[in-house]
Amino acid sequence: MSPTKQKLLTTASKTFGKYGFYKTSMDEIAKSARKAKGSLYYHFSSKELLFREVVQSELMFLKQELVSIFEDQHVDSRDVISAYMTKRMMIMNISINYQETLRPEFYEFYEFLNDVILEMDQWEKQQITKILNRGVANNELELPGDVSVYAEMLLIFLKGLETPLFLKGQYDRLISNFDNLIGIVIKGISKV
Amino acid sequence: MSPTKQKLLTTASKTFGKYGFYKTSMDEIAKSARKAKGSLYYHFSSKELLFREVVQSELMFLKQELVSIFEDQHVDSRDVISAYMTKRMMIMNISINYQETLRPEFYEFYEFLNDVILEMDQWEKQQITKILNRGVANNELELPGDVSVYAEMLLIFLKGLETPLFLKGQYDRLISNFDNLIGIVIKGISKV
DNA sequence: TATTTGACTAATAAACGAAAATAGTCAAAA
DNA sequence: TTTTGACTATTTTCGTTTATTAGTCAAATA
Repeated sequence: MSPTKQKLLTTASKTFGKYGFYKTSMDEIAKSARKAKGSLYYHFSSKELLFREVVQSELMFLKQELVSIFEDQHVDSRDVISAYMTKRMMIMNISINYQETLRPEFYEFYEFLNDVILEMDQWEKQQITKILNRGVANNELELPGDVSVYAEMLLIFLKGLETPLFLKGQYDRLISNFDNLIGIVIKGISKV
Repeated sequence: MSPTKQKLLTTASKTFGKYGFYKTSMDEIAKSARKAKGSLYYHFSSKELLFREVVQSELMFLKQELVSIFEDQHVDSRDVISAYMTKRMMIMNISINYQETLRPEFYEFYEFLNDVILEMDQWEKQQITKILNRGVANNELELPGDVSVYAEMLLIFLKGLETPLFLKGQYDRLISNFDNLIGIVIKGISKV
């Protein structure tokens, strides 16, 4: 990625993060990055696409961090799940542009970001399913029925926490008990 | 409650349930109930208050059903939690006016229904906390740290399921695995 | 050739008033 | 005390204008 494009992307990320999607204009981003608006449009074909790339870059960072957790084939599946839950919360807490997509005002043009988030969801679900299956195969875990449904439910739970934690300011209060909660989940899925 | 008031309330419930809050007019409700609009306003001081009572009646029904689960002091705490989760899902699935409040369009005037839903949340959290504490005291459950936080997390999880299940039509697909999921939760919180 | 520029145009949002729809009132009647 | 429906008050909708912002492009630059 060219230095100009990089500059524009990080400036966009900062500005969107500060004022939100609607209250940030393309002029403002270009001006902040000390570039002409034409350059902005040369690299990013629309405001929506630009925001999409901003959110996507946050999700790609999360993905990258998670890959290093999921990829190690020799770690106990329970430790992987545990590390996954912790890391996901930490990264999401600093992904302010992703957090913006959680706001109700956003649901209208959700359609547009839909596939980016859906793709991440599917990837996560797939990774969790894989690790759960490995855990079952290794006799570490015990999961009656369809394993992928548990993966889905875990994701629903983690995503359900996003609004209270990141939008309703409960992060500091609840995160302190998160380790205990993870302990319960692990115990719940462990083979007796 | 007078027959007229009762009639108006059930008609309102049906009409709101069919067309939603915004697309239902007070004239329509009065007409459907074969009453004058004045009567409607004699019993319910505003449209918002009326809808509030409709939602409240659904929540009161849920509460009533849950009371009979929570109140029995001699049942194993794990069975209570299990029955609670199942019953809550079942009742919520038929509480169509409550489901309307889950829609993003609703967040604006959420403030108005806020206290009704908040009160129910607090009641549920309180009941769960109570039963969890009893379970710990009876050596049925093992919960490190603040017990009330687990109650809160369980509620967040159940409420997190509401949107995918009731608004995104995943109810039929996911509900079939709900028993297994409950099993995991119970195992996770059980004393070893 | 690939990239950058800023004046330019097109599209969208905000502001406003008029008309229509709907919320809410009240004196009279039951 | 409760019910009624004609009535008023408010809110929403629609069309129009204005302002803002998204998006384009020919020329310049590297």
